[in-house]
Amino acid sequence: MTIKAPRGTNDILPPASFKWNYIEKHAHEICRRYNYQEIRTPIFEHTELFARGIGEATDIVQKEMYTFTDKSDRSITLRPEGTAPVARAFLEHKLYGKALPKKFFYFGPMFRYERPQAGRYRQFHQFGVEVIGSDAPDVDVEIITLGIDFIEEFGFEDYYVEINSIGCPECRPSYLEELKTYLAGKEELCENCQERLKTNPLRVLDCKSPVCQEIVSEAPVITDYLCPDCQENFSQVKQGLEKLKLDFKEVPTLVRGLDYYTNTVFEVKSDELGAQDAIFSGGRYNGLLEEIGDRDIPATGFALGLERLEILLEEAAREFGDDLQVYITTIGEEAEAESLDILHRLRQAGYSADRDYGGRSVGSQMKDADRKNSRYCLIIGSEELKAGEVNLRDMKSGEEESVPLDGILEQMSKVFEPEP
RNA sequence: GUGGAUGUAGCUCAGUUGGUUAGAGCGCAGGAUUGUGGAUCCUGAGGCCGAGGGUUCGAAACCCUUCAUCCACCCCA
Repeated sequence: MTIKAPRGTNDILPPASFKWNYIEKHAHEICRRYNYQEIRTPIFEHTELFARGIGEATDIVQKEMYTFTDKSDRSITLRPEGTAPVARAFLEHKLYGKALPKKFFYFGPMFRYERPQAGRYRQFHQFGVEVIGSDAPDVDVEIITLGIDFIEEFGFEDYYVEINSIGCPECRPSYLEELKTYLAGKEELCENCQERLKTNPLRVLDCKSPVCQEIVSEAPVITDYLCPDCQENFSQVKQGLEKLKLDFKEVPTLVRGLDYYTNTVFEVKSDELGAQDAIFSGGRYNGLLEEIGDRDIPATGFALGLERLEILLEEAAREFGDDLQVYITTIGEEAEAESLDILHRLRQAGYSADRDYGGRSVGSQMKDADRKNSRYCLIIGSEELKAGEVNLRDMKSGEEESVPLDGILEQMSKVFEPEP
C-alpha cells in the first residue's frame, strides 16, 4: 500500500501550479496598488490564541482545530484562520506605536478538521487582508473593493455581495433579547436551532431549514436595534459602496460564525461554487485586539479561499502556463555534445530552453518539442555542424532557416523581439 | 460528527444471473519516415480490479470491515 496524502489535503501539480502562481502574482499586485504590505506569521500558534480570539463556543474551536501537545507539553494548534495571528503579531511587536492604520495582507495554508466537500479541505489556502488601527467606514469599503478588484482581475464577474451590520457590545445585547423573546415560543424550530437559541441565538438567523427561515423572516431585524454610532457607521459603509457603484445586497440575516466580529460583516458569493458558496468574507472585528491583548484597537479584514477562486478560474478555462521558447534537437553524438553548451548559453541569455536526454530519434525529439509547446526548435545536425551552422525551425509555421553557430543568440533576440 | 454515491491501466470508463488468459478510447514508448513535430496506420509496455477478511469448486462482481474520493448536512474560505 503506497502512502497517500492525508485526507482533505491536495498536491498542487503542474499545470495547476501555474495557476496558483498567477493568482499569487495578482494578489501581490492588487495589494501594491492599495498599499497593503505582506505579513508572514507562523503556521502554528498557542491554542489559547484561537480559543480566546475566535471564541470558545464556536465550531472552529469546539471541533475543527488541529491541536496537539508538543514535547514540552505546550498546547499547539495549526492555524485555522489568519486574523488572530496577525492581530497577535501586531500586539507582540507593538505596532500600535507606528502610524496607524497598518494595512497587511497574507497568504498561506490554514487547517480545519472537517469532512471535505466541494470547495472545502482540511488544508486550504487563504489570501487575506487586515487593517488594524482604524474604525473608519471607508476602510471597510476599501477592503471590499480590494477583494472585488482582485477577483475581477481574472475576468470573473458572476458574484454578488451581501452585507450586514451586527452592531457593537453596546447595542447587540438589546437586540439579542428581542430575538430570544421572539424565538422563545417557536416549537417548530429545527433541533439545531433549539440548541442555538441557548448558545448563540444569532446563528438561528442563517439556518438553512425552510421552517426556520420562515420563522426568521418575521423576526426582529438587527439593523433596527443598532445604536446611533453603529447606525451611522453602517450607513457610511453603504454610501461608500454606492459611491463606487459597487452592487451589494443588504441581508439582515447575515451573521458570522466567529465571535470577534462587530459592525459591518460581508460575504461575496458565487452560484458556481456549490454549497460552500463564499469566495471571500469578513468584516470588522473591533473587539479582537482587546480580547487577546489589552488594547482596544479597531480592525477590519477579509479572507479569501484560494481553492474556491481556483474552481471559478477552472470554469473560465484560461491558459496560465508559459510555453517553452526553444527546444534543441540533435542528430548524432557530436551534435549532442555540442548541444550542452548551446543550451547553457541560451538559458544564461534568459530563454527557456530544453532538450531530450534519452538519445532518441529525430522524429521522437521533434514530437517531444511539439508536446512541450516549444515555439522554436534548434536542430543541430552532424552535416551542418561541420559547416558551423544549425537550423532554426519555427514550430508554428514549419519554416526553417540556417543560422551560424556563433550567431544563435543574435538570431534569437531578433525572433523574440516583442511584437509591435 | 451524520447521510448518500463511487473506488477496475497514467486519464475517462466498459466488464452479462459469480466461470477460468480483465477490455476499450485517450495518453505513453517504438516503428512506418535509419535527418524533422502536428494527420494516418502498425506494434508494444502498462492492472495485487482501493486495502483486509469472509462466502464459494471458483470473486473485479456477493457479504462484512476499513481507507479514500465526490456530494450534501453541521459549519465555513
